[in-house]
Amino acid sequence: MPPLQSATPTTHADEGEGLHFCSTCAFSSACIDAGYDKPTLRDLHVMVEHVGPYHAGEHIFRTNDPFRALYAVRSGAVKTLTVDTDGSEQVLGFYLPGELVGLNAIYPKRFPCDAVALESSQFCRFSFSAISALATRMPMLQQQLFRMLSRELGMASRLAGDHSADERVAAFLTDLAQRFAAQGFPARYVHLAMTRNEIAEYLRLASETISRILGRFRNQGLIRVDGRDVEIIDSEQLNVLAHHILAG
Amino acid sequence: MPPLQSATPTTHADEGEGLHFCSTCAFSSACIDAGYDKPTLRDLHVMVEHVGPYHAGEHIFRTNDPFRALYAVRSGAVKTLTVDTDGSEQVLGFYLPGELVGLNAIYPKRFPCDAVALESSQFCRFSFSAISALATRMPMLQQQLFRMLSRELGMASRLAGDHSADERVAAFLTDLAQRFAAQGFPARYVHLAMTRNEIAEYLRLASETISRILGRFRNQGLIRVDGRDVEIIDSEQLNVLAHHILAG
DNA sequence: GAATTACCATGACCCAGGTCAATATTGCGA
DNA sequence: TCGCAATATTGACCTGGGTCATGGTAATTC
Repeated sequence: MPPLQSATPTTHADEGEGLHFCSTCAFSSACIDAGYDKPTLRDLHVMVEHVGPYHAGEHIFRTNDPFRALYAVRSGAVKTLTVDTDGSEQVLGFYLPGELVGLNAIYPKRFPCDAVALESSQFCRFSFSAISALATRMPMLQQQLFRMLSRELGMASRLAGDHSADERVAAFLTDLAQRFAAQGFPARYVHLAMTRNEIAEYLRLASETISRILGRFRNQGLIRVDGRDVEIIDSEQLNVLAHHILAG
Repeated sequence: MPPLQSATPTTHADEGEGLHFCSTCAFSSACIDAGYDKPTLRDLHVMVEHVGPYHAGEHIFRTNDPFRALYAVRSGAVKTLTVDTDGSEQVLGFYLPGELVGLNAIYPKRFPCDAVALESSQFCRFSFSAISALATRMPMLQQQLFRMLSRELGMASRLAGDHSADERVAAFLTDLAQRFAAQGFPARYVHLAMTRNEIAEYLRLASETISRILGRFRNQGLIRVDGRDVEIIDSEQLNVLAHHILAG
């Protein structure tokens, strides 16, 4: 088998002077071209605090930490997870560059989960009180926050549905491919920053099931697999499988 | 067995003149006593449109309807649900008086689910563009919207966890009891506005499983069941079972 | 109040996916 | 380069909960 092209996202912030934001910033699309005046944009810009790098396995925050800020991924990848009383872990989500971590902490005012870097990662840290104060002056920013919350809600509901293991894995790959594509990577190549076990904890399956299904998808010619690099061969068929779960 | 006391919530709006809101309104707690001046409160008040009654089985909105407004339940009960391609239904949530329906529609700009009245129900309808515009002038209102979105996100994540059928049913009863209690009803009595089948579609179980587990809980002395009226006998034990799922 | 229909309960059986176990394989540190 | 530890794969077997079937009960309708 020929080696697969790696598709690890290593996108970084545009750190030029002036008012350039991270090219992948969760807020940039909504705000930059919304026609805000310079001073307002500057307010948003100066509130950003760049933090990291956090290395693989390091915590960005922990369950019950007081919620003060949202984290936008600049580079790397993160998982959020809860540990229930019997010690089993549930992965709530994986976050790629440009995505926003911590939205589920607004209500309880404390983080209801841990966030752990899957690989060396950097973040933009937004004080929540500052950004929500600013949002009262920037309706587009408020809208963007509402949208991101609502979008994450939709994702969680879809994940909660009862779907077969095949559907779950297909939807997982398809979703990741789309998110890579949103970063400008070819949607054909997906790099898994997480272990099979973490995928399993996310999809509520056993890690053995992940292995078996990836193996079967490979045998069926839907994908090619080389460790954590996946090449999508038959996205058509994968989409059919995933169809039940992904946004309609 | 003695008849169980019914606990159907029939709470209604306080419709007095002046600036009285529905006593159970999703916004009242955050806004009324936040010290806003009369004119601002009036803005919130006049934007409310009372709609209904919708009778059992009637749709409040349907999948793909353009999203224009949020609905706060004034009386009755609602379910939201999706139907996937093979015709099977997934219940996303049940909503009681004081709760807000439609938050998951903000991002896609269309409702991603149907909303159906479980019993005769009335609503306060809030134009979303109006309420988000107002939220820029009322930070407490903005916060309240953020909180409700974040809270619903947390609920969805918890429901998505992989838990045994016993845990799910115990958590379901406990959660409902708490929400009844929040309306001023005794937490001991829970009225199920929905069928066993709808509970099953919500908890991703088969309706037979719901019947069996309610039966077993009854035999174990945890609850008493009379049709759709449930009396919680051993909330302690039920909480232990539910513990994994409910908010920590 | 009889008939129809929806809903509910419970038993018998089955299967998707979990668990346990035995190897591969990969990555990493010295 | 070796060795250890973490991952991944694959097989054998088991079980929680699904499915199907049957009968009971409550609510509507005529």
